[in-house]
Amino acid sequence: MGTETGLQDSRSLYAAGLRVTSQRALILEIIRHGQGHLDADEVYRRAREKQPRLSLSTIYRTLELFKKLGLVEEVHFDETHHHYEVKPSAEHHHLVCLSCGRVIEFRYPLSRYVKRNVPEAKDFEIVDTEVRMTGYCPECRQSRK
Amino acid sequence: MGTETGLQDSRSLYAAGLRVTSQRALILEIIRHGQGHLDADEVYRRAREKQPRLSLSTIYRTLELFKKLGLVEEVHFDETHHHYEVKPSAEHHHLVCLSCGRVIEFRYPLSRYVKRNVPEAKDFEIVDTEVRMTGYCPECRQSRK
DNA sequence: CTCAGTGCAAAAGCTTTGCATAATA
DNA sequence: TATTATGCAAAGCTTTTGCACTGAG
Repeated sequence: MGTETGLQDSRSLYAAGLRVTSQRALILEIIRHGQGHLDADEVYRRAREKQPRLSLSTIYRTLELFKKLGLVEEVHFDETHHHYEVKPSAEHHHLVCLSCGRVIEFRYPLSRYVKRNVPEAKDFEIVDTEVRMTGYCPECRQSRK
Repeated sequence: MGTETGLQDSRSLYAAGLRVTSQRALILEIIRHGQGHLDADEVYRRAREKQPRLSLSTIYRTLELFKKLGLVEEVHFDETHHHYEVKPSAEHHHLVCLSCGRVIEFRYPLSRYVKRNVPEAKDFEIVDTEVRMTGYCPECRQSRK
């Protein structure tokens, strides 16, 4: 769980010819360990604990880069921020609780299902699927009664 | 397709005790006729054609109000803007073409399907579902070959 | 040594808010 | 007439950009 994980990550990633910098390694490490869904500012705050001089613009530029490389995925939870997570191999989606804000992930090949069952999607080449269901998680349903 | 539609809309809607103003009627009319998916600025531009003095803040405040009333729904197509559409009775979702930007709607009770088939969703009370699949529409797939 | 990447500060969106004025009920 | 809603302008946030400096390769 140390810093070396970041280094290892970067080693595998930057074969592309891009430079390995401590900032990039750190940012990727943070997203990896970040238990899911961090927005840019949260990544920034965590990153500064280790590298106080690191700037927000670097966060944004790096996130953008990671997206292009397909390493990280942008998710739209609420209306205002973007959230980022490491790109998962299996398709998965999110249930967001309106009461406690908790985010529950579930794996499911919904795009395949849609492509099979929805006429409009038959001839559509699906590249990416984002499903976000909002409502109330079991715990909060309980306390709402 | 005239302005009277807006008036009619508002009549049914504002039983709640809110005031009927020409701005609200117009904005709702625009979203209704707006063939789907307008962002705040687009609503603004169209609204000004009829009421040049209407302001952007009114747009935002009204959109917010309509959301609260459940009249209009906010959809997240791209990373930066919010889009709005009149709340549809039947659940429906979107396919967004990365090439031409076209938005294809399809009706499908995906939330029901998910609730039935995804264990994590079993005890989750789903209030709202937003599915956004990006990729390439049939036309653009053709021209990409 | 070179060029990609970074930090800093400033700019650029989009959205929200405060306050005086206008309009609805 | 009593409020609610609007317009305008200013502020607030998140995100992007320019430029000189730093550091990886």
